[in-house]
Amino acid sequence: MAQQKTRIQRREALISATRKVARESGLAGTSVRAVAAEAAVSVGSVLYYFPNFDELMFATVEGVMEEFYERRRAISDAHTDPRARLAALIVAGVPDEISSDLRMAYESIPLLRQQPQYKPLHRSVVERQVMLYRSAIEIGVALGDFHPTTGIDVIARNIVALEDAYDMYPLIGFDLPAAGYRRNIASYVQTALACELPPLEALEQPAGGAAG
Amino acid sequence: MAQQKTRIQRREALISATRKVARESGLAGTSVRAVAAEAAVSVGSVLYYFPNFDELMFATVEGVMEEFYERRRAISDAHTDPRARLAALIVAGVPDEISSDLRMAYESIPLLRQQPQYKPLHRSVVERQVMLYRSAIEIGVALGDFHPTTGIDVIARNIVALEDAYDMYPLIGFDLPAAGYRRNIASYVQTALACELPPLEALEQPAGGAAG
DNA sequence: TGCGTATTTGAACGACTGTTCAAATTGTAG
DNA sequence: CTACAATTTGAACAGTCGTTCAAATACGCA
Repeated sequence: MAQQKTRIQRREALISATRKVARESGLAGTSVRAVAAEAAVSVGSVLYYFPNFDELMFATVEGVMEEFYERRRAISDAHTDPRARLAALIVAGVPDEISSDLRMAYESIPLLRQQPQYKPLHRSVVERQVMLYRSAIEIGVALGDFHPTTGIDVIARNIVALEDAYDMYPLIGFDLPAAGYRRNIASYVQTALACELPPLEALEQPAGGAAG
Repeated sequence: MAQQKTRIQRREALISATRKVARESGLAGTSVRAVAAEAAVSVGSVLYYFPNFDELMFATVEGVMEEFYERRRAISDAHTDPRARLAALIVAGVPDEISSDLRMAYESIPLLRQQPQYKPLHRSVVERQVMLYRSAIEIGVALGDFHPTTGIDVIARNIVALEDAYDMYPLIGFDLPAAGYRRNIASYVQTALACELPPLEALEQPAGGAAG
């Protein structure tokens, strides 16, 4: 039974090494040999713990995306007030620097041609994000904070779509400040929900940075 | 001088072949040999007209994206009424079937790591699309059709962002009907501009399909 | 200690990649 | 028709990739 434990640990070490390589070299630059070097093992060992390299890649992307969603959910849970929750989700959802999670998600798009098993991963994360926003909006409606001008499904999905696009822009060379994107989304939310969101500035820049 | 003409024609034939291969096999599956086979020439001929394969790929993606924008601009020009123009842009901007242009755009994201020259391409197309919407909104404001609830830059950029995200979703396995996405965007536009858009149905399904 | 299994190694394989280039072919001007 | 240049060819090269597997090593138990 002890061997089962080390086997899982070995797999996780390899996934961790794959993450690092993918973060630094991109999914396209992630090879068996690069992972083996990063994990300080031989190529044979990598393929000893995974039936093939594709499964290691998939396990890696899967883990990254699940953790991404978990982080989103934790942010949602940390705020009970629906307006604060929306603001926090938006601020964390469009970071100043593109997160490696999102970069990996976008880099995996070309893989979907030959590797359809990635599709449920992406789909699931998007859908669950929509549900996070749906919940927040529903609470706000119940409390009388929000007065949706249209279906809350539409609003929730539009918010996630805005986030997805604005997260992608830095990848394609845009160097506009993410704070502007966040305000664009907040602008939409306030219009669609006929509400006032708390100022995003308080949530941005966890360390210092207030205007003098 | 005649040789200059055929040289350009040869290059265009190779770009055309590259497009077809990329459409059918994806950017990742586009190789010198695949292009050569598609163009019915030898690998040596391909590299005779381009200093290297990267330049052929870049010229191909560049052409596809420029044509994509030109099609957008033509749609914009075809409608003088700002409300009709917005509706037409939205309908054409979120097609039922993912267009090969957009697929190629998203598939090129991973290339940006090693090939930064692609970045201005993407950036430029997005910016010009924002300007198309900006113009339409400005006209509508001047005519008294639109009453923006916030800056028109914000609205125009949000519309393009929504389109970009909703265009990407089919690539990652979503099979929700694009008509729903279009209505989501129209819903946002109507709220943000305090206006009524013409029904999208009339612009959808150029051939038949009206409800009985 | 010794046996047997689990693990690790890395060379080798075949299939691919972009690129090169001598040789063959084609086209054209004199 | 000749001669020269432009073009085309495809084998060959050096590199990468994922995968295999015999051999070597490490480990746990009697």
